[in-house]
Amino acid sequence: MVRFIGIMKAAPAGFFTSDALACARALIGAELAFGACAGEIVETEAYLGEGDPACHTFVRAKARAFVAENPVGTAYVYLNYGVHYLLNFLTGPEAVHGFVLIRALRPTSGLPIMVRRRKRRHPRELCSGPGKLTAALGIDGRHHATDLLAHPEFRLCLPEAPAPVEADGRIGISRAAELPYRFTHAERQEWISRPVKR
DNA sequence: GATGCGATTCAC
DNA sequence: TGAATCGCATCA
Repeated sequence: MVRFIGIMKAAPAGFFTSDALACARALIGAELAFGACAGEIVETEAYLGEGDPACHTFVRAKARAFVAENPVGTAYVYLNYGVHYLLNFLTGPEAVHGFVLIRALRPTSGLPIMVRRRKRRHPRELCSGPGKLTAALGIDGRHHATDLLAHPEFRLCLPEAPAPVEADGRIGISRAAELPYRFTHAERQEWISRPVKR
């Protein structure tokens, strides 16, 4: 089953050289595909490598090493709570790097596969959270520090026109949670992980 | 070496 | 409301 999203174009080389906030916003409404599974990105978060206490680079030496050793666009896949893999992309020109966390998709293709991987039947339970969507797509630690954009099974297409976006605070963090660095698709609120706080 | 916690999800 | 479960930072 493939649902029409709109006119899409492959993300241009260098897309992730923009800063994390611009990338996170621009990815709303984009199509992300991995293997036979795909979805429309409806929720992202930005983490800034400078001045953002919630960014991994703020406390984790390994994250700083990752930034120093990998080119922009590299996948940063993080295992959190020892349970769930979270998918990020390294962004920004050198020195103003950051990360974009992919937090939710509206599934568009490969739903039977997602249902099997997730052990959930309802479409809204498949990709409505950062740990859920990696499980649904089959992304895990094997993809950490790899160039997913060059992966033959991976595809990222941007909408011809920007999607309507709402910004509010990031989810599940204790530091700098009030910064409006979460972005959601204004017309796809039923597919996101948690309601927008007004 | 021990301890504590985290960008979560699910069952109880 | 709490368990699952692991990497990493922090402190002894």
